[in-house]
Amino acid sequence: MQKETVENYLKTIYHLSNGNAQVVSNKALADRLGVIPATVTEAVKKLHGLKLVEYEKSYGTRLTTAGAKMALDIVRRHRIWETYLATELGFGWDEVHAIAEELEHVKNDKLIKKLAEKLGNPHFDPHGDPIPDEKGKIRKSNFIKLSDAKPKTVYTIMGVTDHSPAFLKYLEKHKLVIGVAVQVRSVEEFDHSLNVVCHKKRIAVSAVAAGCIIVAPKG
Amino acid sequence: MQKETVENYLKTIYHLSNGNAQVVSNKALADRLGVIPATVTEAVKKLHGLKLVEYEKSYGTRLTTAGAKMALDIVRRHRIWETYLATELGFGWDEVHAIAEELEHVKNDKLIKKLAEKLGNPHFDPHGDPIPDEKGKIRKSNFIKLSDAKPKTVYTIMGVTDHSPAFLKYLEKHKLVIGVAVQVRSVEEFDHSLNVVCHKKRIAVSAVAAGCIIVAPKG
DNA sequence: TTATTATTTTTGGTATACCAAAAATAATTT
DNA sequence: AAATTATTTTTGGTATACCAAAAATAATAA
Repeated sequence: MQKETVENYLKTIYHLSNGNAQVVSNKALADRLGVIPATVTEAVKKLHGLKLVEYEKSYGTRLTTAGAKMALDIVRRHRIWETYLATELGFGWDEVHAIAEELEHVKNDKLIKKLAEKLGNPHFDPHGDPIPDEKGKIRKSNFIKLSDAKPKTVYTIMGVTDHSPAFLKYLEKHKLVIGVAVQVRSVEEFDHSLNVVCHKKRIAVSAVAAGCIIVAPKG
Repeated sequence: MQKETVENYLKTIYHLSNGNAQVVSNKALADRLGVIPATVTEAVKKLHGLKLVEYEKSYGTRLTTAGAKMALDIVRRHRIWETYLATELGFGWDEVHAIAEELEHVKNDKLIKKLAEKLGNPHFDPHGDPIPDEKGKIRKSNFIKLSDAKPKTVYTIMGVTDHSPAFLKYLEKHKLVIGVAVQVRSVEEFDHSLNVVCHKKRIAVSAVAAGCIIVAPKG
């Protein structure tokens, strides 16, 4: 099996299994990888032969310890590159994913180590997703969407998931920028918009906008 | 034909043809690519179908304008990455080639442009090899090995092609470092060692050492 | 010019990663 | 439980990139 094929399967199994907690179906894998289920059946059998997944007929697939280790390494490479492209080369958050998708397949531990060092060995990428360390250890992210925030708790804005000029202008206007403290007062039952306190002023944030704002509990 | 296969063939044809001046043989390609000549026959036929090479049975292969353009772009990517790895990430000159061999296949013009800009759009890589610009234009290098230097002409040391500690120590001792002016006084017929003037002192440089020192005419 | 050697091409065959369609199995709904 | 629907697997088939061995061609030496 080709290195890149193996990597893409492992990575996808990892993502679909929510950090290797669940078994994933062939159908789900097929959809995500853009192939038909028959192709997945073949592939997971081979991965099983390589001892990278547990696999039993008509049941599903789960990463072995070895498989999970490889998957975590790929995720690390991907997210280090994303961070590097955004931070050091000035790419937009929306551009980095596609490029990292290719760069992640270049396996060279020293290269990733040097990139990570230059970035100060970050634990999270610009999207707020955790970056596994060299041993595959993940620091649990406490980043959530503002729309999922608990009322009363005070949060800090950590990022956004939409980068359209219109949205960024909207944020600017309300000073909803990175580092700002926000608190949800109440949720409108009707349209799920939020009453948010920010800079000691109350503002209304639509459900759509709140879904694009990433926050973490202040502390 | 797969993108990476195409790129490796074009790059190799480019290198073996000395900047697309000569026709290259299947045998030479096979040796360089680590495959048998039969495989090359197949491949060049396909490249011909893609109009990337001119090819006539039992004669040889040469890049078309389109093929040369692609080859130059690959060479550019390779050498920009080499320079970046050495300059920005602190890799040794001996390490960069292998990594660049993988990175060169990531095709993203904006990425290469940003890397090049960060490096000040260099025309030569750390080995002294020219970096084609975005249009594929190459600035002719006037770098030569010290062993090929004309007597009397004054040269500047631009780099080395050996990175062993022993050699670097030797250079250090004689202050034969980058930027230093050197002049060949004479060549020993017996062992081809050079009598070189450097820092106003005469020193003897063996043929082996002179072959590892890169110089350019001072000017 | 004829041998001899080297190179190139043809022919037949392998492994990979995919697909389409049919068959088998599992999960849902009625 | 039976029928329907969804998923998984099997079967047969494609294209790619390779190889080994034989045949054809070109180049070099005698």
